Amino acid sequence: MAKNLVIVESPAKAKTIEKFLGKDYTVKSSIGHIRDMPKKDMGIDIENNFQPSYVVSADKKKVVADLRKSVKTADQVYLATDEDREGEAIAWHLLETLNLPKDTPRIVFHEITKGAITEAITSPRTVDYQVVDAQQARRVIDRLVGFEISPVLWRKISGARSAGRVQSPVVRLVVEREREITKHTTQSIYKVKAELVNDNGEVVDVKLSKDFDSKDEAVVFTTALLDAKLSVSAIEKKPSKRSPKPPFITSTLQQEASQKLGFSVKQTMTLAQGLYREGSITYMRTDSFTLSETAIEAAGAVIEKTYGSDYHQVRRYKTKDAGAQEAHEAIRPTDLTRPEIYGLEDQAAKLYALIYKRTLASQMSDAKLQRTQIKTNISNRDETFVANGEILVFPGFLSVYDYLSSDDKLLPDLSQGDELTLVNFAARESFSRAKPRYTEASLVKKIEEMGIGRPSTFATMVSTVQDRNYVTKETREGVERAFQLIEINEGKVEQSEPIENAGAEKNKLFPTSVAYLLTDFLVKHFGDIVDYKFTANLETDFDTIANQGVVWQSVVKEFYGPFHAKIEAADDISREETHGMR
DNA sequence: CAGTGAGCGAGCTTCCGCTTGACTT
Repeated sequence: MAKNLVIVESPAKAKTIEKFLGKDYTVKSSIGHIRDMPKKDMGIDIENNFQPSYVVSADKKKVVADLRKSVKTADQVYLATDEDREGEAIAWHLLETLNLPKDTPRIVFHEITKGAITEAITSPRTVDYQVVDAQQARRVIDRLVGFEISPVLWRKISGARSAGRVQSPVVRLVVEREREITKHTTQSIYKVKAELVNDNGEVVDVKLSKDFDSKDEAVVFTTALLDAKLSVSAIEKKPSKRSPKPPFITSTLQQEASQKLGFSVKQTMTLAQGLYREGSITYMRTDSFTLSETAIEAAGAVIEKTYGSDYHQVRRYKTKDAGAQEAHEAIRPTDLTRPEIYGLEDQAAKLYALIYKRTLASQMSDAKLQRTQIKTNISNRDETFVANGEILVFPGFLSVYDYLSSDDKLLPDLSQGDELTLVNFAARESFSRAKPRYTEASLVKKIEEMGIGRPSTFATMVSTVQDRNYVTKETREGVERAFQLIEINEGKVEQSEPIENAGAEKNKLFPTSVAYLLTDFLVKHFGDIVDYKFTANLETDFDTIANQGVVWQSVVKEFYGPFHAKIEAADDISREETHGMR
């Protein structure tokens, strides 16, 4: 019978670890957090030094009951929740709820490999109360912000139901982007492209070194070109290289799956969850670029065997993000000898293949390129025609990832002084574009850069702001727009005004009218909460709790004083005022 | 006389982060 009980967060993880540990160990999971403050009330005794009250969540009653049973029959319990702020807190909640002794061993590992787990068992520590306290400060502040501002909104802004440390800056981003787009005035310039040909009939695509501001200038140039002699004035060749990107983390997986496969953020996470559960990939909610050494070796072996050692380069990626907590590995296949999964739902198979390729590519050598630039002199003008070519000399990682053969722009072998003839010419009006609207994936990227939100919440966050009716995802058809076109046909300058479709949007995020009102209200009365640096500043405070033993209540108190004063002040604002704002 | 509608009052909403399925749109 098993004497040792190990408790982790994820059931899928529990299964894998149980295999590694053998018969003497039972591995159970908490399925995330087991306790929280009550759903309905504030659950914080503000007068009494912000004492939070915790209750076992309704959907975890069974889990806790089951764990209690297992604890009874075990000789030794190990708390093996993730090594990050939330994981430490879960370990503490387990300790309290299951009445475990304070010195219950706490073990941690950052990868699910046999080596990492057996190593962890031999070097236990105890629960780190400073880290737990940092989590409590985080939790209490989030509750205070959400539960004090939201009721103010119910009274002041019809349609506004909620505000929070994360969701409100997210809404603000979408609103501000839309305002920029509204303010944008399109300006037009004239871009010149041409096809030149040498004596052998080889064609070179060129563009002009300068754009024109007006149609008149473009016409003057085009007319001059009719009598011009074109000759190669300079050829410049230089080697360049491209390096692979690091393996996937949650946000980059969401990005690439959105761009390359057209998946929504939620869709990606659901598919990844399936792959994780069946053991095909590592954990999908992570902010770490790290690959385990066993994975690095396995990838290397596959690369050497399939492509040869020239294609292999061991790389270890480090995060630049100060807020990353790195409790897990990067997202990778668990078996690197398996490039594809057959008999699987189509979309999951595509996502797996993407993850496989990205992982393998991250351990491959640079692609080597030869860039060539050819400048062509125009006898009666100062501008020059420029042709850029790029030849793939050695594919390296591009053999498996990101390779588009159309990228290879081959230029004919020309020499300085070669005469060229114009065969095709177009100067077309092109319009300046406003910044693009966010997609779900680009919004996630943006908030991650700002250090707001965590990998486990990226997907729910983009759906929360839509559920609250602050943001809508829309596909809009463009409108017809005329543009000026100048061409050369049979030795004559010809002008026309064709129509193009402009401003079409697919699955882009738009703010609702409530979002404008809400954002303006929050910026005016709770500027620090919707400040994009709010979370980052809090993180520094949480670090002082975790690392320097600062009392968590002092951090909460310092925040709450000025914050609550603003709540009181906001209550005096008349509803008319909030409706006059726009 | 029956059906309509204005007006009033009561009850409800809410945060972020960690995990999965179950269960509706």
